[in-house]
Formats: sequence, C-alpha cells, structure tokens
Amino acid sequence: MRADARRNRERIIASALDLFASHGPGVSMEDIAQAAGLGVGTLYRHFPDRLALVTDVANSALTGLREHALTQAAEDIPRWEVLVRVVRHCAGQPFALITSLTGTPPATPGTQKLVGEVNALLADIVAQAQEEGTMRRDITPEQILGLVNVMVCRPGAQPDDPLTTVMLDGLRSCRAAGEGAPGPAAAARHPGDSGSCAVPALAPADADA
Amino acid sequence: MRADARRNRERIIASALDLFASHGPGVSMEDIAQAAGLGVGTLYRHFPDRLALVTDVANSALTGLREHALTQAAEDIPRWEVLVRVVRHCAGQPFALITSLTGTPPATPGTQKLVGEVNALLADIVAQAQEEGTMRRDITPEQILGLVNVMVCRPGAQPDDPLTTVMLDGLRSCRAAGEGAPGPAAAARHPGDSGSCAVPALAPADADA
DNA sequence: CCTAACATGAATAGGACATTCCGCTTCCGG
DNA sequence: CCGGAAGCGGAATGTCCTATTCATGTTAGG
Repeated sequence: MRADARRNRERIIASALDLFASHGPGVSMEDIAQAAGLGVGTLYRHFPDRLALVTDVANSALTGLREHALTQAAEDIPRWEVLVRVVRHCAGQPFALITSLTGTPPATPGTQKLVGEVNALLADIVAQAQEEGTMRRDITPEQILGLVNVMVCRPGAQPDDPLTTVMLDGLRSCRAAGEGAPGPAAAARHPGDSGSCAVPALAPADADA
Repeated sequence: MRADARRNRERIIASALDLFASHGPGVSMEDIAQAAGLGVGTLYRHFPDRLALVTDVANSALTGLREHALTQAAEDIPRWEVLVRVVRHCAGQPFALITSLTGTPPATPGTQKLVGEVNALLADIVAQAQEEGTMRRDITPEQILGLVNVMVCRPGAQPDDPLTTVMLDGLRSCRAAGEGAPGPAAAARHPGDSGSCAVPALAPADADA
C-alpha cells in the first residue's frame, strides 16, 4: 500500500470518529470524506461500504479503550481510582460512538463482542470498587455504567470538566471510604430539607463483604 | 369545534410528545398519526405543517414545566429542595423534547422565549441554592442546568431512579449546608487514592455571600 | 334525517443519502 | 527524470423516506 494511501486511511478513521461523536451516527459519507479533506471516492476505495467504515472506527476506538482500561486496572491502586481514570479518559475522547454502537443494530459480531468485553471489564472495576467501600452500593454496576455512558457521551464532555466531576462525586458516596461519617454529612438546616436527596437513601451496607 | 375533533387534537399532542421523547425529533408525521390512532390527514387538519405541531407540543410541555417550577418556588422550603422536586418532576416527563428544541433551529420565537424563561427560572433557583449553601459552588448555574438537562433527557429517566439520585447527590456537595465537615469527608485510605474525585476540588467559597 | 365538519390513506413531489464510475493526478522504483 | 500502477475526485445514478395534498367516505349533533 502506498504511503499516502495509508495516511489517508488514518485520516478517514479519525475524521469519522470525530463526526460520529459530534454529530451522531447519521453523518453522511460525503461529510466524513470532506472532513478528512478527501473525496467520497477515496473513502470508498478504503472501505467497501458504510458498515465497513463504522466497524473499523468502532473497533479501533473500543480496542484503544480496552487497552487503557487494562493498563489502569493493572496498577496497584484502589479500584475507585482506576474507575476515575478510565472515566476521565473516556470523557476526553470523542465517544458518542459508544452510544451509537450500543444502540445501533448494524454492528458486526466482532464489534459487539468488543463492546461486551469492555462493558464486562468496567462492570468488574465498579463491582470491586463497591467491595472496597469506595463507591456507593445502592446501585448496580450496570446502572453505573449507564450513567457513565450518558455523562461521557454528552456533547462537549471533557476529562476534567465540572460535570464529570459532579458525577464522580455522586458516585463516590459521601461517606467516602465506607466508614467515615456515620450519618448524612450535615443535618438538615431548613424545614422541609430532605437532607441528602430524598428517596433512595444510601444503602447501609457494611464496609467490606 | 366539534367535541371529537378536540379530543383528537389532544391525542395527537400527547402522542407526539411521547414519540419525540422516545424516538427523537425525527419521527415521521405518519408515525405520530398512527400512535394517536388517526390518519395523517387528520393530523394535517389540526396542524398546517410539522413546525406547527412541534411548536404546540413544545409550548404545552414548557408551559407545564414552568407552572410546576413556579409552584414549587412559591413554597417556603429550601431552594435545594425546590430544585430536587423540579428535577425529579422533569425526569418523570417525556422530555427529550427539551434537548430537541434547544438544539434544533426550527423553533418558533415564542418557543425560544419560553425556553429562555424556564432556563432563567431554573438558573435562579440554582443560584439561590448556592447562596443558601446547600449546593456546591464550584460550578455555574449554567453548567448545572446542562447537567440536569443531560440527566433528565437521557432515555429511561425516572423521577426517583438511582441515576437521578446520584446526580443530585453529586450536586449537593458532600459538605452539605456549607460548613459541616471542614475537609474532604474521609481521608484517603489507599495509596494513590485521590480522596474525592481529583482535579477540581470543591471551591472553598464562604458560606454566605 | 340532514349537513357541515371531520377523517382517511393512497398518491404526489421533493430531498437526501449511499454507492458507482471513469478520467485525471500523484507516488516511487529504476 | 520516466512510466505506469496505484490512488484520487466528484458529478451522476438509483433507491428510499418523508412531508404534504386531495378526492372520497363517515359522523356528530341539531
């Protein structure tokens, strides 16, 4: 393969990722080609059809995410910290993709497998963080993944933007390591104030299993 | 206007709201008509074109939301509690609408005005809650509104589902009323654990302005 | 029972998108 | 520096989907 062709291929994948992320999975092939500074014909030289492109983009992104997650998971740090890093990393990527793929039928079996692997990996980390006592235990790993997905795919997400931080704070449980403060951090100070956030209070689960 | 005609009109608006919420703003007129148990022709009898329908649906929903917010705001309770109620109320509505409208150019000036009013109203409540000391002050009301919007429009949002609760907890600031615990709720218990959520720590802003 | 309102849904018109095709341009080994 | 294979551009094609209309049949309600 000629050198310039390889360069162009990379460019296409990068542009496609950006556009899927910023404008949803419906972007036209022509827009993608234009964003890459190429003609549609070139795009079709590299990918026989839309599905092939989407698949490549997805697999590349998912593989990158998996590697990152595995690397972090190998570190000797609390699982909570692993999750924080992974989440922040995701928030820095153009990733509406994940939603697109998860929610879109036309995905190759290979891609679905990758999605499954990444999900399982993250769910594991979450579950372990809960064991560890650094994460609230009143919601399931699946629910947490759903939340993370929403937050990370929201347009304009950034690794350290305030909204990502708010979510992480919400996830961490105010009682932190699991046995810090005994009750809600501060007593209600106004009549009618429901203290924390009403409805499902933090589960009183013991610190370790 | 004949009685059955009025009934059908209501049905159309309700169905349209549901479909916009569940399937995005791209749903076809035919789908809307079918969901209402009517023919397309009937739909066009009541609304000259798509924009008219969208506008009516939007205005009706936004007006309802504004009324609810105003009612809550009139109560003699902490602003935080007002926000919680409004947010939970929104989460219970089919409201992908709001995103649709905010992000879609084809909106009538009247609708945009309504959106502005509701936004201003909510921003006010948020700002007052921050003054009050019941809400974290390290992010702006606008950012908080963005977050609320994302959470409330996410598919499957419910008034008291765990994800809504997580977000509210994150918003509340662990130090609750603003002068409870002096530092992070609990000390780091593991090497490398960044305590809260790393990066932008809670601003040390004084309790009242 | 009569008729003005109303409802219907097949038919029309328009637009958007994926994909193809062929003449032109650019690499790169010798 | 040359030749030709590899690559590229982008107008043209074919398909699908949707908003909107209209001629015809149905119904409320006085």
